[in-house]
Amino acid sequence: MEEQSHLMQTLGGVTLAGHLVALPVPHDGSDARNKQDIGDILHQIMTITDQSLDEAQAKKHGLNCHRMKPALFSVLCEIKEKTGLSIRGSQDEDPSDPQLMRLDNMLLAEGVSGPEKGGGAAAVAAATAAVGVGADNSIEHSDYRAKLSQIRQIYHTELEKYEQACNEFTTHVMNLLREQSRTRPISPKEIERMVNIIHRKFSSIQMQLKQSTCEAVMILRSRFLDARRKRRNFSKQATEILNEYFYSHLSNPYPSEEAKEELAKKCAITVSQVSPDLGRYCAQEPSAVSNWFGNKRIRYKKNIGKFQEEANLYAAKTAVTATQAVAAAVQNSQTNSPATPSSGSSGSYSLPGSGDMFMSMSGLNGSYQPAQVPNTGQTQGDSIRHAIGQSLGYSDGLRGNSLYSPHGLNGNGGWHDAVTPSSVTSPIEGANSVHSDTSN
DNA sequence: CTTGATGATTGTTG
DNA sequence: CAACAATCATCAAG
Repeated sequence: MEEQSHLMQTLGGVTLAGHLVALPVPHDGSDARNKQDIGDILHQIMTITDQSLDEAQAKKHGLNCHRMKPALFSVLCEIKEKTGLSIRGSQDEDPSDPQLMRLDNMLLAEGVSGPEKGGGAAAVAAATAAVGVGADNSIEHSDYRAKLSQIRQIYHTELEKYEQACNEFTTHVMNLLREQSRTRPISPKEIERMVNIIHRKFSSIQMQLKQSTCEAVMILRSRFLDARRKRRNFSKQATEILNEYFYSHLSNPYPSEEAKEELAKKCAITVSQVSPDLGRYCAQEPSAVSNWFGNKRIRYKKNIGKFQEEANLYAAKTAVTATQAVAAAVQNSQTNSPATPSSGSSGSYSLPGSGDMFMSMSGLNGSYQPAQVPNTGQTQGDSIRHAIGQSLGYSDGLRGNSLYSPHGLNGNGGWHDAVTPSSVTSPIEGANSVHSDTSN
């Protein structure tokens, strides 16, 4: 092991007898006898390396048994402490570096280093279970889970191995130092420091292990469930929730960050439906909710007709579920609303979204309809509405309904900035009755 | 396999 | 930087 030699070098450097010059006398043994004694001992120590092995051995033994030995030892230790080692005290504190923290976080999030049992399944399950859908990805992810738990296992065995090696090495070094402390000035404090150094070394190895584990996980992830290309459809509930929001905010379908988060939570899409935890260190995950709304807006705009049915559906849904009381009130106030042809099975609603819907249509000036309505040449509002209405199976009678404050889609294909996003809190924003009879 | 739907990505724009 | 627009790649139904 490379560490070992390094450590030994350190040890050697620290403890070489070079430091042992000019010794103050321990206690007040002021008599010449003592001074002479100590001087003698020191001399012996200093010259011990010049002697032959046998000779030195014998001398060493003699010194060890010397009555002044304990005192000398502690003094030497003290001196060493003050000279060579004092430098090092400052740069000692481990920086508890953020890199390691990051790795730890990731491993924890990934379920690699986290609570035992279940392997990666724990993490993935946690990620997907909350979804409430879970079912669809279970198969998809089983392979991933297997691999992940494999990684996890390797990680743990390696970790254990390193720990064991670290302990072994530590005790070994400690024994060695203790042994040597009989002949060299090595204080317990020094030994402790040595142990710390060893631990630092090993923890850096551990970090490497963590790093490579992280890399492995990342690779695995990118291979198996990177949703970048292998897209998964959202669950039914998810799209439902998103659609509900979209159509009930049709005049301004731009959810705020909070709203997006809320939606994401509700839909359990989270960030890019991969895994909620991943978002944190996988910096470049745009919100899937944002994607969805982006797609939705553009596609809705491109072909409103196609979404009409859907719009009615969701508008109705929100109306029914959320605002029955208000709806009733509104309905009362509009009992004489222009009767539309067949009252569909669901009857007539006061539709929060539908208001927008028709406003949108009323705001059209031709940029939307080419896709769906074979334009007869007329491009002005009424005729377009007519055309759209026809294409949707709406009678002309609806035109009357569509004459509301024109916000929503503007003529250029963008949504007006909803100055009063009244729809954000209360979906009810217009009193109009719409029939969801889309029989066509 | 074809086709429409759909989530994600990329490049552009204000 | 967010929104848009175009496009890609995959899904899922037929």
